[in-house]
Amino acid sequence: MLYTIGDVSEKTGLPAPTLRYYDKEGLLPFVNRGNGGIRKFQDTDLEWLRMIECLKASGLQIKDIKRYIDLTVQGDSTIEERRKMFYKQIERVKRDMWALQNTLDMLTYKCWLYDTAAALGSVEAVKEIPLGEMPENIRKLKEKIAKTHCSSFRKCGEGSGK
Amino acid sequence: MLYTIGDVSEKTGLPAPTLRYYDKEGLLPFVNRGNGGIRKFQDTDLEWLRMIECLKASGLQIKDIKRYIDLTVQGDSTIEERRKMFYKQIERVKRDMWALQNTLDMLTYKCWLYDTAAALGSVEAVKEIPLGEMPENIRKLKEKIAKTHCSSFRKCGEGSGK
DNA sequence: TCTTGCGTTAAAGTGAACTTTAAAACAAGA
DNA sequence: TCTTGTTTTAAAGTTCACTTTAACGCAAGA
Repeated sequence: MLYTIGDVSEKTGLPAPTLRYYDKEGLLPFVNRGNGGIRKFQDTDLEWLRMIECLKASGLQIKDIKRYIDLTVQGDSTIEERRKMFYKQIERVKRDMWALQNTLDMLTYKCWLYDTAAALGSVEAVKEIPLGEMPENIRKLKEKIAKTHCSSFRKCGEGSGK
Repeated sequence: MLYTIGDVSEKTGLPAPTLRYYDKEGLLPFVNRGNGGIRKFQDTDLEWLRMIECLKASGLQIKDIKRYIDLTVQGDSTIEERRKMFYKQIERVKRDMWALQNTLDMLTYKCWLYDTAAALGSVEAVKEIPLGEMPENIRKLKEKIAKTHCSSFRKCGEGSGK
């Protein structure tokens, strides 16, 4: 089964110019061309695109993804480097998830705050509520947020470099 | 306790020019100035910066964060809009975490694949292993990844706009 | 008093990942 | 064959969030 760039765009949700951009950056060396120079995508190419999206979601830049593609093209001699790359990305994604969980804690607390402020008519009134009168889950959330405090700056879950 | 921009930079890990940039973009309307025009940060300002970092981590752009700051400055009449904003961000962060979990699944599978390829000496050899001979957790992972397949394109956990 | 090291600003530059434009070639149906 | 819609390319433009530069001012210690 062969697909044009328009088909692939529709299937993946990626704009056709983005697919061409990926190709230009060397991310799609396996995509064949018809005799008029028109790209002919296969189902395996869609798999590659899924992998590319996954690596992007894990925080890799285009040039890092190209590096992976290049390694793959080189074959079995690069297994070890690719293996290391995936282990590294796992660590990064775990850090990102931890950071997102902290963010979620903060947002959840704020939702309670604004729910209560909406009910009381003022934000100040909420800030005057003693810890003892807050719902227990909110109190625990506050404590957790306070603990994370120190580590929340000094970017623990960031960094786009290698 | 008052801090210079250098102190705050050190405490937060944010470069001083970044703090000035935030200020210029209207994210720090509450920071006072000394008579030489020098910024005097307070502990409450550090709290604001934490909140800004949190909102950034939740996927808001600078201009959206400014909107939140502006609403806060306007006072209690904007409680409802702020409340809605936080609920919306919670939904977004949950989607992002779900997407990261899928990414993690894929990376975990790939780690197994390259571990095994390293042991066998070739990637092809791994691809020939029948499902029945894979470790159960890997088999389950593969199934989960296959299910996610369809939804993995058509960006379920992205979009930076409103 | 002079130097050093902070602070200030406006403005220009950067890097990443697209996105848009323009001009031309192709492919399929009437 | 002609038309219409899709494809091709190179190149320029866009957006975001900084980052760097340049020129200048204040304040404390030698």
